Amino acid sequence: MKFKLNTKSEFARRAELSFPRGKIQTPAFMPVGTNGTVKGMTVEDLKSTGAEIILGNTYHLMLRPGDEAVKELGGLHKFSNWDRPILTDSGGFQVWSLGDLVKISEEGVRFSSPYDGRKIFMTPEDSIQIQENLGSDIVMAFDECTDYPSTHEQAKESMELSMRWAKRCKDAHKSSSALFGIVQGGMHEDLREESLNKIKEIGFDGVALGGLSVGESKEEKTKILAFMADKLPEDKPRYLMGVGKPEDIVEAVRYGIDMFDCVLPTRNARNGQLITSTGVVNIRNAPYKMDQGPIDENCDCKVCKNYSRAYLNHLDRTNEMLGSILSSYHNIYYYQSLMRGIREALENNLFAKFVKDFYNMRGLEMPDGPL
RNA sequence: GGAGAGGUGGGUGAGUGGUUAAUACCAGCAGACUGUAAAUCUGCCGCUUCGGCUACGUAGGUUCGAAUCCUACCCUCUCCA
Repeated sequence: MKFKLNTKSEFARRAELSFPRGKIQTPAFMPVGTNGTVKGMTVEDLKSTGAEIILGNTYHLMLRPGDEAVKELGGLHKFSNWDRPILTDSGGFQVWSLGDLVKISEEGVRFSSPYDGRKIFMTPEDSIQIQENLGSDIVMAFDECTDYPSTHEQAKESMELSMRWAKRCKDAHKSSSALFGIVQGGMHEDLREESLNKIKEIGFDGVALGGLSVGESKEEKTKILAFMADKLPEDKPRYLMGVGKPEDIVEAVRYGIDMFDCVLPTRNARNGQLITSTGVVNIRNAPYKMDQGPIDENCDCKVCKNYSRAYLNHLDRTNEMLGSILSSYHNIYYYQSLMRGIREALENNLFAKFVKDFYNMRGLEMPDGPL
């Protein structure tokens, strides 16, 4: 992977990542395709939104159909027909989200398959191997996503385990794919700094911030982003894992983040929430039943051009799958156009104006911070 | 005409003397969702000036107390002629 920094605002950056499978313009949003599919979207649709990279997940694909099976079928790209870069999450997040179903030890993680109950033990080395079997372009280190809230001591212990695992991931990683390390440390600045230094010392192709947007307040998250902003490596991509809402993304870009992923645009689409330039629209609500307007007046996606709010309201109420499909398309399209807007603004030295307009259109006050 | 079954809140449908303004599901009204155990989950869902009031086909009755028991009537469905 090659990293090329294009322009820069105070912290916000416009850059380009090059992979054998294609380029990624950053700041970038990566739709989440956990099971080898961005739910409700064909590869053709996905590409037409402008998505240049998507996620896949170690945990899910290892269980079904199995990473060996995917490998035998020609890798995740061929299997899913997505020929652009794929970032695979390591399964670290599942260690956290599956909670009591997972038992953690120094060596690795034990859990039972929810499908057939078989006991599985996964080490950091296994996670790397699985991601390579999938044919990942960006492999993520296997980490433990620190719980929120957590005491300094708990966060320290968790972070140190993640750092030992990070070293093992680095040692186990042999392929030409990119490998990203993940900074943990909870809401504790000293631990975040220590973790970042450790990740820098081990040496990764990119730096991810993990353990954010797990229940903390907006202020706490901003505090960590602000604290990290001038310490993150200049010459490597920075990835804020699992974030977020449009306003979270815009804010994080201000603090120098290059890459994002989040299930929100697709999950919320399936749950009837459409994301627009002026805020969210709960399309299943009564006022939209007879609303002939588009989802978003300012959107030029095919859904906004061809379908009314009334129709999407009807599809949602009747639980028709097309509702999920069209809503997902719009939401992903919105995220991609948001990122395009950010990139263009950075290129043209209009980032400060872009951010102001972004908050104005939503009727929100713009938070203080770098521009 | 005869025999049987049944009528419960917007719908379907539990409940067969008291803790029942009445289970559950659906519909309806809102809300949540951030490296996807999620096409999921949560709350509200008779009226009210918050003291109460009105409710289980209708009208009476029994009882301290009835959606639940009795009587009459009305209506619906099934089967037989």
